Amino acid sequence: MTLGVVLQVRDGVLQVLLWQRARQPFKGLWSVPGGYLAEHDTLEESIRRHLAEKVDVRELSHLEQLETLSDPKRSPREWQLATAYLGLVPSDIDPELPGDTDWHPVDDLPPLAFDHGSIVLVGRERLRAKLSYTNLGFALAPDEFAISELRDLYAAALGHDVSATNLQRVLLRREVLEPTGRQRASGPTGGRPGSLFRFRTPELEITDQFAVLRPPGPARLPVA
Amino acid sequence: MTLGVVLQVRDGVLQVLLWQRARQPFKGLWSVPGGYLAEHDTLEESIRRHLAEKVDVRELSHLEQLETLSDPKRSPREWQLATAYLGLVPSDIDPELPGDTDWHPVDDLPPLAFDHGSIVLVGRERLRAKLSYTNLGFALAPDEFAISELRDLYAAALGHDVSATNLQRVLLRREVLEPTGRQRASGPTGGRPGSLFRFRTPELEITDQFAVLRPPGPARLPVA
DNA sequence: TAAGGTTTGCGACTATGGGGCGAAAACTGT
DNA sequence: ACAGTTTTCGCCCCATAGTCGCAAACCTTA
Repeated sequence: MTLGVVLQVRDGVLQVLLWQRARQPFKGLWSVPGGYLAEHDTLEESIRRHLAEKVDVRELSHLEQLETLSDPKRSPREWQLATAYLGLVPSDIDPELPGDTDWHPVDDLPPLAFDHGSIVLVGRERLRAKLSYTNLGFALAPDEFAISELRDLYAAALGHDVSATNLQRVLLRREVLEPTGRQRASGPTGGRPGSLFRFRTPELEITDQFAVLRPPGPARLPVA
Repeated sequence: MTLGVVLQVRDGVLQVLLWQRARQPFKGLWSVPGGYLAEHDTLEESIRRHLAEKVDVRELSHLEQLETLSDPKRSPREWQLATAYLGLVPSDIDPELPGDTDWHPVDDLPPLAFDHGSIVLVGRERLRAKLSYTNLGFALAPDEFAISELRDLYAAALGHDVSATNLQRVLLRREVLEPTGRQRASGPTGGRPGSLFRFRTPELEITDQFAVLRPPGPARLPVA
C-alpha cells in the first residue's frame, strides 16, 4: 500500500494532514492518508489517487518517495508493505477537507495508528534536509513572497530561527531566488513594505553539489 | 522483489556485483542480484538472503534502502515492484563468487537487464552523496588505512581527485577519523610510510547536520 | 506636518573553514 | 652519501556565512 505524509506550514507551524480512522484496527486514532495499490498502478499514481480523496491533488507542489516499510509487525493483522511519500502544499492555499480529515502540528502529534508517527518524522527530516541543499523552498511558498515571509516558512519547517539577511543573500547567490520588481502591499502593522521575490525554477533541483542550510553553530565541509 | 546494488572499490575503480542471467527474459544479460520476497519477510532480510547466494553477506559493511521501483513496464512480462538496496564491501576483502557472478566497473557497464542500469547509477549517486556528509567512508575502507589509501578510495567512489591533505584535515576535524599510532609497512616504491588511521564509529552517522565533500570549485552554504 | 513606532534593506566587519602550496621529514635503493 | 618518493605539516589565501547597526520606507497619531 501507499502512504502520504502531506506537509504544509499553517499559522507559522509545520503541520501534517491526518484523518481519523473509522474502522478497526486503531479505530478512532489519527493516521496518515493512503491505501491499497491497484493492479498495474505506479506507486506514485496510487498515492495521488488516495490523496485525492482528502485534498485537491493539483495543490500538491511536490511529491517524492520516502521509503518502503516492511516490518512484519507494523500492522497487527496482516503482513503488509507500505511505501511512504512526502507531499508538500504551498502556504497560501487552504484546501477543503472532508470531515474526518484535519491538519496537526508535526511537533505536537496525537497518538497515531500503526507506525505512522515515525513516518511523519521521516518526512519532516527529509524536508529539512532538502531545504538545505535544494530549492525545495518553492514547494512551501506562494508564487511571490517577501523575504520575511520566506524566512518564517523556513523557520517553521526547520524548527529554528533563520536570519532573513542571510537567507536572502544565500538564495540570491545560488540564483534560486529572483526579484519580481513588485513589492508587498503595505503591512497591517505598518513598516516598510518588503519587495517580492519568486523562485526561479518550480522544478526541484540540487543547488550546488551539496549546499547547506544549517542551524546555528560552526562547521561545514568539503574537500577537493 | 528486492534488488541489491553491491559496490566495492577494486583496483582503484568503483565496481558493482553483477550476475549473468541464465533464463529469459533478458537471458545472457548481466543484472543486479536479488529475487522474490518471501512471506512475512522484511525487505532487508529478503535482500540479505538473496545476496547470500552470491557473496558472504557478513562481508557487507553497509546496507541501506535506495528506492522502490514500480513502473508497470519495467518488467516485460509481469507487473512487479522492486525495492533496491545499496550494499558496500570494504576494499580489503575479496569475496569468493559463483561462476555466473563478477565485478564490473560502474563507469563501464555492459548492457543490463530490466532497469538495472539506472538502479546502479542511483546507488552510485547515493554513495557519493553520503560520502560527503556522513562517515560512510568506513564502509569502503579496511579497519586501518593510510590517508593516501583512503584518498584513493574516495577518489574512485567520487569520480574526481581528492586532496589527501584536505581529506585528513576535514575528517579529523569532524572527529570521524582517529590515528592508531601505528604506521604502514614501508611502501614497495619507497617513500615515507604513512601513519595508519581508523574510523571512530563503524555505524553510520551524520557527521554534522549536513557537511559536505565537494568536487572542486567554490560554494558552500548555511543560514542561521 | 511632525513625531514615534515598525519593518525592511543594505553595507561593513568578523569569524570560520576549505584549498593550495611548498618545505621538511621519513624511507628505499643505488 | 645522494637521489628519488611519499607523507606530513604549517602557512597563507579566499570564499562565504554570521552579526550588527543604521538608514530607508511606510503607517498611525498628534
